[in-house]
Amino acid sequence: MRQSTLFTKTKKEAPKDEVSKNAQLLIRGGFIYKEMAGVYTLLPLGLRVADKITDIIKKEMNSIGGVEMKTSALQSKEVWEKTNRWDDAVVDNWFKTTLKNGTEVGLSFTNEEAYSHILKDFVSSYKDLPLYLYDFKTIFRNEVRSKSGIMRGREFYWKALYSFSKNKEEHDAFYEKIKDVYMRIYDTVGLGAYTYITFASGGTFAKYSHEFQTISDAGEDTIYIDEVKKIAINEEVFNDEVLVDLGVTKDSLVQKKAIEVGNIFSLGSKFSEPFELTYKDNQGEEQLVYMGSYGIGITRLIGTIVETLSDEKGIVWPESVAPFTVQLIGLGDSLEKEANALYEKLTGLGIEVLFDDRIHASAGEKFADADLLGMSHRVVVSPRSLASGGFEYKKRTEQEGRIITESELLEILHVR
RNA sequence: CGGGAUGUAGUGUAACGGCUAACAUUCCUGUUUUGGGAACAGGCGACUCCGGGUUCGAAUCCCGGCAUCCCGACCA
Repeated sequence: MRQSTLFTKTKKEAPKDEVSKNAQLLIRGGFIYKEMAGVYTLLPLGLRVADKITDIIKKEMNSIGGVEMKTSALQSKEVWEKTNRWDDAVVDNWFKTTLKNGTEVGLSFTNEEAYSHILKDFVSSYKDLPLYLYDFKTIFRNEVRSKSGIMRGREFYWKALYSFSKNKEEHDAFYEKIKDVYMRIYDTVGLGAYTYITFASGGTFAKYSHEFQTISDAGEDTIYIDEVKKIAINEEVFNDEVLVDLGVTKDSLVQKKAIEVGNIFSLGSKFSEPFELTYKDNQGEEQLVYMGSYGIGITRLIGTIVETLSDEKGIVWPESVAPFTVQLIGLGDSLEKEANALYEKLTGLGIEVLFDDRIHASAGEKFADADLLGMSHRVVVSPRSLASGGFEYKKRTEQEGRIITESELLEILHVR
């Protein structure tokens, strides 16, 4: 994409009402736009990051048998009444609205009810199970207090997968598998080194649920980490019994603030029972479906990456989630000739390039913007670089660039 | 929902109860520049959040509302 066609502009200063690092940098870079407290629009650059993360998650979900669908944003009161979660006294942060005919509906809050209700129509035999269904969708929560920029909004984008298994054994096997898949996702988006699988309260059908917590001072949660075993315990379940369960001692634990970037639950028959979601086993006996839920907040993940990996100059995206692979800067007389030619070439090879082709922007401004926007690879084409024999190449994480040839660049970008 | 703070050009700041609300940046014009948010000159841009009140006079003081942020509570 040519930067001259990108309508967003970078800002030198963040709005004063944004205190959190993630919102400051994302707004300064033109990734997001604040509509109101806790509600942000994804601008073109922000959407590209969200799409990258979505694709990574999608690939992983599909690898373990996940099937994607899209549940509706408007949710039925009758369906929610089956689990007694429609009442504001039970769930107090609903967004609700009313149809012209007076019917009350809710704005998608979570998906257990929706899936259970839908599957009642399709599942009847053990041959229909297991099923692993997932959504990417916008979720609405009427939080009394949104906070921390994009990290805790009233409207956010997430992936939720629900598993429907024949029994606990089948469920447990999948549950263990998804733990690995989740950790792989955090690895891929660059948070692996900072993210711990964390024991949290389990609810009715399991002693524990598991959260994925990324170490950050911006986090809302407090966890206790065992660095050696690579596990953590959420403060909310931190007691002697848990320590014994997990075979850890207080001395081996470090207390840290962390951001919850995902969580997985064993639901058992908590939802299948009220919805009478059952199947006939091979003996012809009626059995309840055994469920689990698995969520990752995509917008929160974007915020976490910015909180965790940025530096004083701006954002440092891991290549896997960067809106573009290459930030190409053209300077002086080279802009419309050699730089443009390189842009055409790389784009033709399928490489995603953000080409700073702005004629009136100074070199310093382009460098500062490149640092702020955070693309992993920066390539400068200028009379100076050409005189030295090629292009100047620098990773976002490096201080000094070096001159390389076009074929060396293609090597770095894994094309030949 | 309790407590605290703040609302002034797009953004960041300034202005004793008193002159045409100032400066920087963004943006526009021109000239000169072209490797770290360049320089000079000129210009556009504000019902000072909204509504009342006090006063000869309000961005400034008072009351109400709204909005935003922070702490706490809450968070399938």
